[in-house]
Amino acid sequence: MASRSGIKRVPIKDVLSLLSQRVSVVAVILEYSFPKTTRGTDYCCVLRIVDQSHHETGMAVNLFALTADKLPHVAEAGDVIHLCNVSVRTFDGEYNLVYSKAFSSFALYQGKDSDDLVPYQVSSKYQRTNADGICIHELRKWRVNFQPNDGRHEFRLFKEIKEGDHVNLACKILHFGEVAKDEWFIYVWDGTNAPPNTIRSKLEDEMNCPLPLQLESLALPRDLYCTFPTVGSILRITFDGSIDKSHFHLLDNVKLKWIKLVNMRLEVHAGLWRGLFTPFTKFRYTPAEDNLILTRKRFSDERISRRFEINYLGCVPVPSTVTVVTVDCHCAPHVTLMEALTNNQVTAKFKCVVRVVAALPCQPEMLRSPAGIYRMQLTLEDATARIHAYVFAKDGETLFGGYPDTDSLSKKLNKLLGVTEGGATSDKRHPPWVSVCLESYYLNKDDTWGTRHFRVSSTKVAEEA
DNA sequence: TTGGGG
Repeated sequence: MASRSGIKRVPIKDVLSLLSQRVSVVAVILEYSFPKTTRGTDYCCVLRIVDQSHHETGMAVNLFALTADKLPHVAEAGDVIHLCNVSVRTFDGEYNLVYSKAFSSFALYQGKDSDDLVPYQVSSKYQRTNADGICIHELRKWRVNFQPNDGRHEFRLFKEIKEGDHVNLACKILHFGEVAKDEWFIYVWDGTNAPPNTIRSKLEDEMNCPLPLQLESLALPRDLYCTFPTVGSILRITFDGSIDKSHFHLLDNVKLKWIKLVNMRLEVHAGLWRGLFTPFTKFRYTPAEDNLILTRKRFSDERISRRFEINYLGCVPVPSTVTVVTVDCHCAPHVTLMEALTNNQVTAKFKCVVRVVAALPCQPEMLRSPAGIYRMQLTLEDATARIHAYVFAKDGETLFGGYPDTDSLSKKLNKLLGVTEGGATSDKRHPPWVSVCLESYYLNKDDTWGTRHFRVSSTKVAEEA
């Protein structure tokens, strides 16, 4: 069907026989990326589109514009795009479409089936015929029953991730925002526990360069934290420098939704998992009734609702025999660190299974003050959070079995921290999962929540067998 | 021109 411009609107499959020609298409956006800078003069964003004629892998579309603002602001994957006067090219044996800022135009429409034909974004020069409108209606009707073919994609659970991976994730967007100046994070969750990491830092550096409690330079406010799930890992995703920030507000459209992200990079930073949104990362169309999403939702709902029934599906790992908690902690509830952090009582007592990832001080002869009183700071983590917890006086006596000699104290500390050789100078350790009794307290009764801290009590490092 | 897979 020729439009007023004389450019023919074609089904995507016909593009495969129109190399070097210009065409128009009406298509569903299967995947889209955020705008990124290019090695040329423009910004670029990449879409993958499908229609009734070509919906297995879809077709890539590269759009270029002088400013990121002129590129499509896709509200959600699955929306409809009308691309006019785009060029047909091939690369590596695959056909794709190229949008030129000089002569192409586009309009974006909601993907959901409705009579509304008001585009939510139009480029300059965009025109639509009645026949184009009918085509949009037909495409929306087709989309109602369209399930993208994910055959080529494996969507990894957080419990299956590995460092350095490029992965596809199917997860819930918990929150998005600029947590500090130029520090943008997406918080995602799928209900499973990400694997624990090797800690690659020197204990003796803990004073000057401590292991951080979170990737953000500022901790999130407590009221936001308290809205997060308390079982399963919350993965922080940050952005590669070449991603343009001007479209970030579009993430509000997927807040609290389960979505599919493809080609996310996974890194470990200070022993903490970090997702990196790279120029290759894309949002993928995720229908509400998507089978994978329904399965994941069911699993995570069940994990939360049956949390206190039993240690359901490994919410808490099996602890080693490195520590034992003493009888006065036996009645304390078994919780994750997120549950301890978000508990509505300022002062409370918990039993947790954690890893001791750092200690300050770490030299055995320094664990007590000149007056002989234990005082040290431990950094504890589980799959849900990392916190500081203090060991004071009598709690230190319990933990280390009184006042053992330096050699024996050093052995106990190394066991707790998973140091196998080199002591404080080793730059690699594998802390074991250990049971601890955790008590929360406050320093100032006028600001109980603001001065809330944790201490390790009623916990003992087991004697050598 | 740029990018396309990752």
